[in-house]
Amino acid sequence: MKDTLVVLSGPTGVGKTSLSVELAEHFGSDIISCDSRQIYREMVIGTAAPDLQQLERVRHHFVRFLSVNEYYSASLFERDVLALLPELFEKNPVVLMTGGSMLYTDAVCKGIDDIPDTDPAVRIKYLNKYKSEGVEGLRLALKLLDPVHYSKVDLRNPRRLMRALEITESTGKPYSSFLTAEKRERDFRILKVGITLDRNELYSRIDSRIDKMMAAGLEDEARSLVQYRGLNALNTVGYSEMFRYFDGEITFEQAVGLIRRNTRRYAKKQLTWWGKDKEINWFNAGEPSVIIKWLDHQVRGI
RNA sequence: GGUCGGUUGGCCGAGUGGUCAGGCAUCGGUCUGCAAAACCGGGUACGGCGGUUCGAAUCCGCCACCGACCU
Repeated sequence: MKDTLVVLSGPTGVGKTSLSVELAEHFGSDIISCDSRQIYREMVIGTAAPDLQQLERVRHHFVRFLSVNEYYSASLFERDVLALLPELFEKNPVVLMTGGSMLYTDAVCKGIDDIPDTDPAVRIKYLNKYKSEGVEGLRLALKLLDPVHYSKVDLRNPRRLMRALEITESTGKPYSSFLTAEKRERDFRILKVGITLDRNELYSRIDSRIDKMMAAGLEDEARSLVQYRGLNALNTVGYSEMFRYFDGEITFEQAVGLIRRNTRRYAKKQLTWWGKDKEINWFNAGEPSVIIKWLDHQVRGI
């Protein structure tokens, strides 16, 4: 039987975590968590990270293993997962990867182009340029430095412009020259499974999950992290709204309302992203037995 | 019974004769190293019926509903 990576995707709140524990136990697999925020050990409640019981039942990788002030990225995730997989496949021919970070999932499944590390000072330089000259300043700079990418990129998105500029300047070569969009071949089979729910049902699950987070003490967790609010890790649904509440900018109720809304938007964004992926086999989240049966058939031929 | 005010898209809210204000929600989309990020797009609605007008959400009349006040 060929080594198989089962990739479980689905919008936030759909029930991935508990389903993945069930699936992992069924296949005797570990779980590779594919979640750009659950990697931080200080962010537990707001990221709905697996609880201790779940962590005990199945070994999870890439959960709570970094501190919020540590840098991480989709590319590092690709590297780390590929390094770990041989070891996991040795124990078991089926490995489950699950999580909601789209770019991370794709990095593992398809690869991401090799782009040299950038000089942090350059990143700051362009951030300052953006602050002082706005998107227009970034546009002009990119037009000079990398006209090819200039013609393709979304010229209204500062994040993308800054990224291209920092690469171009750090490496001395245009950002566009690094982009091959080549799909990397993997030496294991990838089986993609998506789970979703009717939109209204999903939204009401999201609402009740947020109620649980609040009851579990999200406010206190956020308060304990307020010193890190400038870090990207904290630019996360659930935390940034709480920070605005702490500032007195909005009321507690407004903050909770915004968390609900932003979580819905995130779920929508995930569905849009995965909706384009024709390799995903979709299932209703409410029918785990159907999924297990299908996977058994695919993986073990039974 | 009377007087006055109001009735705008899912919600809030501006407009007051002639290129569908705007915000929120919602829906849809983009995406190659901070991605739970960043960005983009979509709504001819004006209580009802008549009238005036080339043209009415905007003016007039009647009706309905809501509110305040008066008898």
